[in-house]
Amino acid sequence: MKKNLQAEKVNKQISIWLVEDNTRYRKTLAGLIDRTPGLVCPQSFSSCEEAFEEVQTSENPDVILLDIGLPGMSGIAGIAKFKEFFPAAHILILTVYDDNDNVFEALCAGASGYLLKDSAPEKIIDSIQEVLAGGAPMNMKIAHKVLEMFTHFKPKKTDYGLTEREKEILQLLIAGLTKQQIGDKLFISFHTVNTHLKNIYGKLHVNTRTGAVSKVYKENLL
Amino acid sequence: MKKNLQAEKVNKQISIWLVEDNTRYRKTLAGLIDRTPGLVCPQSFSSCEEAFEEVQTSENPDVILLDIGLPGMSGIAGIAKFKEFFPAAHILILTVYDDNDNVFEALCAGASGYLLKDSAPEKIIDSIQEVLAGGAPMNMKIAHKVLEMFTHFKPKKTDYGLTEREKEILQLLIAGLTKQQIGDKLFISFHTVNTHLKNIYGKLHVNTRTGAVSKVYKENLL
DNA sequence: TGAACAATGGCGCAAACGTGGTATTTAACC
DNA sequence: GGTTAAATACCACGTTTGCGCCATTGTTCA
Repeated sequence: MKKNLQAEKVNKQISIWLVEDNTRYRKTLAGLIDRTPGLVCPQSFSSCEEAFEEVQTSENPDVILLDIGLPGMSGIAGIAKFKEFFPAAHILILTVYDDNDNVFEALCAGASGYLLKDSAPEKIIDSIQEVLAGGAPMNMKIAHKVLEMFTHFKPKKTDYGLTEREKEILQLLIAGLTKQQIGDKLFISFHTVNTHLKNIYGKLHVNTRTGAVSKVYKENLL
Repeated sequence: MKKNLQAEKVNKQISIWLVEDNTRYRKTLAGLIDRTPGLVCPQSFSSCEEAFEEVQTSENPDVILLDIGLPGMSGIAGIAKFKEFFPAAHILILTVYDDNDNVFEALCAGASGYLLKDSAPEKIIDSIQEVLAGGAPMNMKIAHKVLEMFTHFKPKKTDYGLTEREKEILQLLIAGLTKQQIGDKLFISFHTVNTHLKNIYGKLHVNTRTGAVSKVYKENLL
């Protein structure tokens, strides 16, 4: 039973969809894919909308090569839609855009890789194999940008000298509880919470609960 | 002038530091690096602390290969320190840990790449070349994890049907202003702000300013 | 033309908040 | 043994908030 399944997988051709508005480039790529053993490109489209019309009548693709600069719906917006139709499919972005916004949005939307059109065609085939093997193929420059994005997430985590108890209270504050509710939850009096809150405000240099909550999120304390 | 600079770069050996507590592995790697044309490993250490003692007396390294599971200071904490001493150096993590927390922390701290110790030694040499070329070498599995992290950043941006004016007021609320202050800033009455706030609470299903602010950050609205 | 919605303005009141104090107990650190 | 910091608790006062209920104006769209 398990053996059969494996055999089936091995024998089955990997199905790849192409969404790319440049006809020449699309045809070249499609040809290249079809000429690669194990890969097949049964469908290719010049826009997302065109592709969506075929989702019911066609076999599910294993990989979708998706451009960003498309007529009509952008590739970025297309990612989410394709994910709805084919949750198991790997979506590889293939575009000329390498700006931070496009990269960030595409990856947040669930792209499994990000290639640039200046890549050699063989590199694209390699990337398809890589994503099928559980990887995340990226152009070298893109990978660098991606790592750089991480450094912006944790600026420095300023230490305001909050005690453990204060952090605990801050968390309940963020949850939207009133002082009385916080006191009840921690089995301490309303007055104690009041005092802690005063100290917290002092340490964070704010004077409202709203200001404190904002500061926690903006400088991701806690 | 420019030509000289290029020539200088080409002629200069790329200097690599090794921080790795397993002596056998460290020596193997150092040997491999020294045997690679253009690369040289003048220093290798078994802990971050040991390396920090040499920062004044040695030439700046171009690349630092850094383990995470070290005696004393962890490699994660070491990244920031090395970055202080050598802002231009590329730090490559080389470890057995592939859990999300370590990967995330390392990248936030400014690592330029993340390799696993099960990689073939030649792959490590390749990675050094890649990072010098402006890339971000990553193990295939790690790259996949990294992209997956992005999908968690933007859950879906639920639309609560906030109007533009409401968003504007929400922003000032987040800034920590009181209703009166918001009214003054927008040249509208306190009562109007009151009404808007009521509507916002209704749409966001909260009933305190703190709850609203938290919701905005948690589901990154606005 | 009429419905729906956004933005504006208003009143009253109980509840919650921010801030100024003071004070005790306990644990930690020279 | 004295100092310091953290956690606990209380009070009083003025400010701010949340929420009920209502009304007007302008725009958009069927």
